[in-house]
Amino acid sequence: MEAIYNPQAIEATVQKFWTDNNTFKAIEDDSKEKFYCLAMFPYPSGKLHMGHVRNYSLGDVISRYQRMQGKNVMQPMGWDAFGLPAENAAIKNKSAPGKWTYQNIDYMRNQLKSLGFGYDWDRELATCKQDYYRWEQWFFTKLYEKGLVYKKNATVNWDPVDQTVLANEQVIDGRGWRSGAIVEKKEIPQWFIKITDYAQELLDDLDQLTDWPEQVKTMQRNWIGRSQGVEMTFDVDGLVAGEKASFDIYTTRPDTLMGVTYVALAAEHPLALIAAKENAAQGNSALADFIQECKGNQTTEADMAAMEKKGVDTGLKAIHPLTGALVPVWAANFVLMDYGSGAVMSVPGHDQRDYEFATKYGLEITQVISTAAKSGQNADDANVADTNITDISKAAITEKGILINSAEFDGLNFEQAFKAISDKLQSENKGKVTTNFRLRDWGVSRQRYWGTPIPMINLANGESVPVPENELPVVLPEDVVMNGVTSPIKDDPEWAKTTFNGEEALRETDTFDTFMESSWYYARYCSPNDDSQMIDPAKANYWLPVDQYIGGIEHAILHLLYSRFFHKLLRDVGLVQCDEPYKKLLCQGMVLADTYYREADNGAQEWIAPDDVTVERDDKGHVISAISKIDGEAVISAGMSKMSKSKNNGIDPQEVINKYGADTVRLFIMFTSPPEQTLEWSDSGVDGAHRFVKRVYKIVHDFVEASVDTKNDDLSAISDLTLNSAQKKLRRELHKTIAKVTDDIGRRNTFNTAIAAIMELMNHLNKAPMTTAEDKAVMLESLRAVVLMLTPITPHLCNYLWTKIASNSNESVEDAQWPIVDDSALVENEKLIIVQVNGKLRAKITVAADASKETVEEIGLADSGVVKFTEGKNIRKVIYIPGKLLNVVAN
RNA sequence: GCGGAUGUGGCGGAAUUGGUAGACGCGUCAGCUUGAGGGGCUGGUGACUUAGGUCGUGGGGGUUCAAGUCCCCCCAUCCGCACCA
Repeated sequence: MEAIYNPQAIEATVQKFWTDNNTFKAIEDDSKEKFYCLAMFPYPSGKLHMGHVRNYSLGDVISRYQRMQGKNVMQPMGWDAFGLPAENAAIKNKSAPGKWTYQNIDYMRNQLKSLGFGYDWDRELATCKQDYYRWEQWFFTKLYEKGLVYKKNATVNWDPVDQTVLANEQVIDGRGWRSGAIVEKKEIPQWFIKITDYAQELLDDLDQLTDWPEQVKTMQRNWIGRSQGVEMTFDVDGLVAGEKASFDIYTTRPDTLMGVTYVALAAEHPLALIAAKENAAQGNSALADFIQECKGNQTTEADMAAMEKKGVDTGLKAIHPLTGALVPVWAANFVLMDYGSGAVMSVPGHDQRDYEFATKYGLEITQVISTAAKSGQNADDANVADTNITDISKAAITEKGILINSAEFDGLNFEQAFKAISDKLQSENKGKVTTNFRLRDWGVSRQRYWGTPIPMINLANGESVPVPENELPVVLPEDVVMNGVTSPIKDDPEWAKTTFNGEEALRETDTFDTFMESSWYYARYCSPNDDSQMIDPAKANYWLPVDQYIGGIEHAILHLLYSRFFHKLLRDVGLVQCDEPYKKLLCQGMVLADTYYREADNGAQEWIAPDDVTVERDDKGHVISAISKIDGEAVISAGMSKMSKSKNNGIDPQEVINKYGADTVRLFIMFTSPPEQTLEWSDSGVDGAHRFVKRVYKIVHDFVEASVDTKNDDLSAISDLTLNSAQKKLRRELHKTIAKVTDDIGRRNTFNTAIAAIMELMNHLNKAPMTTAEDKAVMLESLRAVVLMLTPITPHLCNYLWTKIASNSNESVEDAQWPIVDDSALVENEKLIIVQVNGKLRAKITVAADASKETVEEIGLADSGVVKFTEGKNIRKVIYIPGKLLNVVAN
């Protein structure tokens, strides 16, 4: 055995061993418990970043651990290969998106292999290949047949200069990223899948997901946003364009209906458009101008919330459904045509946004709810006669309370008023109680090239029909030239030409949202090469659900919700049986690194890569300054932030692997933070991880070189009778460590504390004597356990070391059994008791493990450190937590 | 704005069920070691201190024999918000 640890040599040899032996090939086997471990597949952006390394290290550690628990593990890998960056890269490099994508996949596959991840590469898939997306097209046509697909107009970002649709991320400060033109909203026909049909089930089934983080379930519940409310109709007074008109609104607060002082329509609402025309004909263009202005507003919810709330009176009056009073109808920029009915009732007394709007435009504010029962009981119980009118001169009262100024409804609380008012609306045929979801149907159309072609045909008569099954797949041409503006399949007049029932027709040239591909890849991995069906139900039902899914928290809502939805769709056509795709979920945190910058002459920040900076410290380790390695000049430290191109603080995993080996990188990543938290990159931390790996190598090396019989399977030297107390203590440390590491990895997923426990054990082992046969036997038992416990984390090193110390030289460490705790080694005959006086630590005493409360109390109270604080005081109470703590209360 | 998180030494973090705050690692200090490759080993290292102790887990209040942990209020930072993936 070489004296010096050489990770490059070991890792190459071990990786070849895995490949030659098909170590990670997964085959269905009913005799074994299956374990399907999946980490979210990467977008092939060029090379792996640290976030990938973290994600896949977590998955690999869990997979290898479960395998050592005797399970039949499947860990697949593939590529989320469609998407916008490929188009941008192709334009920049004058290449084609497909070519760029395949090159990236080849490079990144090698990187994954060099990190030693135990994937079954026979299951690799790429979503941009037609043998994958053909099934997505097929499935979409099935959904169409089931009535779960429909077409409607929806808003997109329109770049009027480039004449193209932009993604939200391509809109910067309201302008197109390439053209710089002010982006407009535009309505175009798009395909939708009815996820709202499954809203209730998606909500209810969250309760099944007991192994999901509570925060993710909460986010999904809020996103689905089920509410109980009332839908009602407002008639418009008089005639609009010569006809009677009305509009619907939905509210969760029908109790405030009597406080409606105006209503607000979306600027694009048909009634607003008509009113604008009529106003303009009378020489008033304010509304038309406003509608035009709103076209320039952003469509994202965050932008909507942040922007100034504006509106214009349409001149129309709506009839209050209960009082018959006329209320003004406004057009407002915060009401969106795409949400609900595009109209809302406004109660400025009890909604803060309405309040601000009414104050700004001088609209009436009426108070109809009182919460003034503060000095005593709950407002719900208050008698109206007792309530003071609460003050709405500064802000709306948004809490629920007792109705006032509401005629016959005065004095009712929220529930009573909800029922009374909705009953009345219903009896007059003006409204009804409904359940509403915030969740909207899934718009899957994208006006981009690098995606799955939507398998629909647009007929001359304006109808659309699915592409017949025998004509699938609709293949995306890959040999294309990007012009930077329009999708090649939209540019090419020939591509779309087809026939349907002998008539000329045009294919849909939009492509799917890439969330479509990532919604079912987990199921395709079960039969990735099946060319006769989307999913082989027998295989899928063996492997599914995914036992452990791992990915970034940024996917907590959209990807995970779409994917859960897709699974239910797959179930409902009989391809899978279970209700949910992912049994257990782990959301890992981001990877951060130091950032440094310098102010350029023009005031801009010039970001310096952390690799190019040296940090100076004082005697106590405080950071004093940072200087550039390149020119020796000072740079400004800007703390930690997510590794990104814009901050120039990315650390290339490949460089670190080349320098220290994959095992060190994996150990550092698993040790530095618990998985859900952010991970702060630190070069000296990597050094520390490397030192530990070397120490593990060295201790095994020294043991082997000491000519000990390392193949000895007879550990009979280890028994309570033959071991001295130091040896017993070391064995106790060993078996306590095994118990902790097993729990930390298997149950808690706190790999950092598992590694810390192994480090602690190593610190003991490095000091242990190695003279007697018993010393050596305890050492051999310990080293075997250390190697086994580190195998999931540093698999190359451990594979190699296991060949040196395993009792069975034919067994590779991947198939070795996880170490088992010897309970007899854990027995302690003494216990350390913490003694407190008034909750403060005053003494530590050691007592027999079976000592009674009286004995412990006697010893504790007699301790000089305790007496010092009890002298001259009365002992009021003594609390004893067996085997742990004694607290004396004295004053 | 709405929704979800996070906050503990110089730094990353630990404390799993309300019971010794700071495990483990980094950094740093001292000592030892001619020391083969981003060295090795041993020990110290929260702050203050009259050397008895006192204080200390973002800030303020509370519950308890006992609070990093539970409750209320506040502050700061981060993530998501439906066309980035």
